[in-house]
Amino acid sequence: MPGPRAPAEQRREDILRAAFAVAARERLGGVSARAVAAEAGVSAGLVFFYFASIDQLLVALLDWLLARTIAATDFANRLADVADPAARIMLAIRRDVAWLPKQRERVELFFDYWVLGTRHPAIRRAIRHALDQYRDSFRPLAESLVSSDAERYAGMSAEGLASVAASFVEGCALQIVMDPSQFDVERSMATLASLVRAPAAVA
Amino acid sequence: MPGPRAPAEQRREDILRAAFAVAARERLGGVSARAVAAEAGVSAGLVFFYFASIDQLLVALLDWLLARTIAATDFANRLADVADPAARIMLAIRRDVAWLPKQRERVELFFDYWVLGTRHPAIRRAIRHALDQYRDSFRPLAESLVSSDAERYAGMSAEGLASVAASFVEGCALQIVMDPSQFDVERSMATLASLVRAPAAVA
DNA sequence: CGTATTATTGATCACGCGATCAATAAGCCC
DNA sequence: GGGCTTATTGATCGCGTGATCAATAATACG
Repeated sequence: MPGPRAPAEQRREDILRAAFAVAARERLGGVSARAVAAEAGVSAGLVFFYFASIDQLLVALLDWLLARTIAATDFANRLADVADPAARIMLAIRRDVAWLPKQRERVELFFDYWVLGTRHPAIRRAIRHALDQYRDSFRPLAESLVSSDAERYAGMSAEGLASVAASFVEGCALQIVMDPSQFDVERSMATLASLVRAPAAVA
Repeated sequence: MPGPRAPAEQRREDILRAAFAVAARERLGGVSARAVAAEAGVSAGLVFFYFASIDQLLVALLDWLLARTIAATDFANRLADVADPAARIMLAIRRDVAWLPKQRERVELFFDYWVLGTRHPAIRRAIRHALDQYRDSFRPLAESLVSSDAERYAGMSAEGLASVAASFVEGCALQIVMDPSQFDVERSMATLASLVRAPAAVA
């Protein structure tokens, strides 16, 4: 006794949205075929009509998420308007760190996926690619900084700097998800600015 | 038809060791009562004789792990022999980051627990406490650095510096666990040293 | 030596999971 | 309108899980 049909290509999106709703509420562990189906208001069987397996659903959801978070940020031409290379990279870091608390839900999910990825090659690939992409988004900034003052930044490679910047932001993400009350964006950024003696990039 | 008995207080430790072996091999998701029992060479029922539930087994395993990793490092008097405050904190960071790749197995498990903690209050408390403890292990170093040159480090608090140091190390942990081949300890440390213009602390 | 205690077993229960599939209603084309 | 395709349903299977428990062997004790 089938129910009403949805407009073409709508159901797949419906199911993904439902999967996200469930994941946002109960984390990845709560994403089961039945839970997603209930959330979407469809039968459990339909989930397997659109996705070959739950694993593939999860991969599709990850892509769905990435397309709406990482890719949503315009990494290519980030902050092209700020002249000073040091200020530019500091501003990029500040922007990302300040963004984290607002997206805590998604950051949490991202970590869930990362754990899941240790058992699921396809997910591991997707996560690695996203992290690599994120690290590499700092490379243009890092390169212009290193080349702006070769003497000051002797012994520092653009790759290394990009990696360090990514490490810092990802470490902040960890602290924020774990215990938001203990993390102060402004304090961390002020400390970082003082550390590297860069012009303190203000909001 | 019971089997041979173990010497007093031995079984509990046996089961914890078996749980660690399973977790090291299959991650936290693979830690089931049956898997642990098989690894320990005992029956499934015995696990519930020593641990009221699997959750409590996991909490006990986390304590077991923490007692053998974080607590094993002597945070209190770390690097007291190095005179210069900047070199001292750099050396502390280097030591921790260099330690990560060797303990990848445990670091991975720690992240598993961290994710699990978002759903399990007791585990969350334990993890938070461990992370707070880790961050605070930098405080004495941070304080002596800040007070060593008030002018140079103006606007920087010891709390902020400790938090930034912890963020950096934890971010490195994330990159190492995710993709060890992409992470170069020496490169990151050299970059960090160049960034803060501290004396490059060598091994 | 016999008896009470306790550690250990393995069968068993209920549950939720992923996945399959025949039945069936909705939409489409002629 | 009739028939063909396809989206949708819900019952169902097998599996692994956490947990329970009566039965039982090992030990300690009087």
